[in-house]
Amino acid sequence: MLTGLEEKILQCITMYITQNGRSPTLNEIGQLLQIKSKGTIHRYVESLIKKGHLQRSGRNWRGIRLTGEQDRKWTVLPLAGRIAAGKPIEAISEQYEINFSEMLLGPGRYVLEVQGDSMVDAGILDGDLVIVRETQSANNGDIVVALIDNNEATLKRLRKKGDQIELIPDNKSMIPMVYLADRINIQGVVVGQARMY
Amino acid sequence: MLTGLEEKILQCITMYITQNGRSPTLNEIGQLLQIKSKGTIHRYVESLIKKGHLQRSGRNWRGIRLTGEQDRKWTVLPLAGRIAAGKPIEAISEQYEINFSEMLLGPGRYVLEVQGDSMVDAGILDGDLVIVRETQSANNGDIVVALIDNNEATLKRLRKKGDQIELIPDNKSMIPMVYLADRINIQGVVVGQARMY
DNA sequence: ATAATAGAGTACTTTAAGAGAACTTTCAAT
DNA sequence: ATTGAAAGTTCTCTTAAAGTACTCTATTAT
Repeated sequence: MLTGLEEKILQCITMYITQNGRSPTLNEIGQLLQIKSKGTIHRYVESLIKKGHLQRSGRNWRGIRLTGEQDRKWTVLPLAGRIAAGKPIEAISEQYEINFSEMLLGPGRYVLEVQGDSMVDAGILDGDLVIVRETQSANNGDIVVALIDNNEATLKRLRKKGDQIELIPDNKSMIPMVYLADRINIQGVVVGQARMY
Repeated sequence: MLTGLEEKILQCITMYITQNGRSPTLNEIGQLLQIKSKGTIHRYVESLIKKGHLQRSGRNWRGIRLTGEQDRKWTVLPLAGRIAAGKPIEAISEQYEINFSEMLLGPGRYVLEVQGDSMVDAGILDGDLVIVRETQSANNGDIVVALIDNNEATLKRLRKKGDQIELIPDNKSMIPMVYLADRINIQGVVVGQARMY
């Protein structure tokens, strides 16, 4: 059975870890809970560990761990349904989840911030983030990060034509460019796109 | 369990290798991270090797290798730089990172799959996912999930005009709709958008 | 009254992070 | 093959911050 403060501290730690991916320091917990003495915090964290609601990895800083499997779910959000104009939200019958980790993780993933409008018709706007998977090989129709003459980098849609490579902007007001294959170096393909408001 | 610096160094190395195809020297890592002492860098690289997050091929220069294992959850990805057509990737001098958990989590977040083209000019295409934060209050210009007459749901940009509410599609071929405020129920605001390829 | 809860505060120990010196090894240009 | 510069290695020293272990006090419920 937890006391009021223990409950608050446990919640605070859970929230902090969920949001920041690492545990808070005692002082940070204190700040969030308006408690000035880290000695007090320490006492209750110890108590929570004794009661089995928390764990500690060694004596490291930020070494508090949550017990159970409640962690590891941060990249998963519930898919509530589909929304279309003029209709109620079409609820998804089964419980369905979107796992962003598929897109986000894996070796060789990195993010580029897009400048310019060359891909607007593909819904990639100026300032958007694209998640790129590093690879040399790409298929027709992929959006790729291409290096031209080992000099210019650009984000375009790829089309191979024999020994030629066409880099196609998804923007009606721009024209595709055609290069000999050996001038083009594929650096990666776009596996995701994200925008934050 | 990685310390803050270990985390930073691991990401820095990952980013460098992804971009340059070879591992950085200790001094280069130091430059990127604003750390003057290569002895310090060395200590943490060794620690990362011991913890299994890095490998070293012999005693060569630039001999750091990434281990394939990736049980690490990356809600944080390195921001490698900005990409614009016709220029090299503009490297980011400081160590920037994109934290997707800001967008993804927090109380009352859920995902909707968008059907239809009513927001294409805002870069939200048919089939895209939008991350919605549940709230009753929204500001002018927000993209909101609105319930009309407790019946139809729709995704539109919001404009309040006295006791009227205007729901504006971001699509030139569609026209805004105006309602009395009491017919409209704001269910949430869009805080993020994502697409997977 | 007394035990449990909640908090302040002080003193001490440990860890993370960084600077830097001195040394060895690797690599590439002669 | 020699050699000098760059890279890596091994130390020590320092500081700031985090964690630990107490004591003392106040409030509240039994």
